[in-house]
Amino acid sequence: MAARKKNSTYTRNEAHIIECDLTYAVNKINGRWKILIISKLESGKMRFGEIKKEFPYMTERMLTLQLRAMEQDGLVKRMVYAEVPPRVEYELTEMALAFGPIFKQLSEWGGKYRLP
Amino acid sequence: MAARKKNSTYTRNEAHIIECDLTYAVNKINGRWKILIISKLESGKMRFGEIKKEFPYMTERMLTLQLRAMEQDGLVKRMVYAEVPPRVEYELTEMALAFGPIFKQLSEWGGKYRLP
DNA sequence: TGCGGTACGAACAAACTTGTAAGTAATGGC
DNA sequence: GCCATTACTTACAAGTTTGTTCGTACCGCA
Repeated sequence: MAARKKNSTYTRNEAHIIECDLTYAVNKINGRWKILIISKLESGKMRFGEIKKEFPYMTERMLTLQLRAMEQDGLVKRMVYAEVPPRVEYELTEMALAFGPIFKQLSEWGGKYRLP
Repeated sequence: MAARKKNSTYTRNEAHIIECDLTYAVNKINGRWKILIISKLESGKMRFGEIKKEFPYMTERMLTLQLRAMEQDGLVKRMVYAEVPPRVEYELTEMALAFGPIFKQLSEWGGKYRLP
């Protein structure tokens, strides 16, 4: 998400991991924020600023980076309107929407097994 | 998984994230290897060395760290037998087994949406 | 006495992710 | 002309995760 990988074992291991369907999927939504962003966008398209307001503790930079990575990965569609001040809207793709039921189950897991 | 958290925003944000059931769950299985370890252990208890053989590209150190963290998190039971040479077996807890169906769905997601 | 087997532990280093702080562009309103 | 607004960008600096290498303990066996 920063300057992109280099060489050596770290990257080689990542390659192994991406060969597995399971870890491939998880790899798409790794990082601290992507999952949260997806769950916010599940209810429909949102502007950059709207998403930002949902996460007061996330920096703008992080949001930008995550959204860019998600766009690259085909998880969100980015729509730029030629207005001033600028307006940009983000919307989940089908691929990202397909995570919906999975996230629901993960949420249930969390509710059930979280410690007091 | 290394020296444990410090202070400041990074940690503070993690706290926010753990408040959410969804990200709490994901946080339990983050990192590069935990998910793979869980899926291997789904078929029953294994010795340290057996698990190791399943992942020729993972270092012993990583395996140790992950298993330790998972034990702390209540995902695996660790059983040490007082023998020489030592024998240690790992087994999933109910909590970890509950990830089974979720992993299956994630796997299906990966199979369906992975790029050529 | 030296060696092999198992499951680690410790010190150090490289790579990646996340956060901080500031600045940019264009335009309409004052 | 000057300012506010929005969605970023850039340079830099923390902080965390992963990987490398070596070393330990214990017992039986040659």
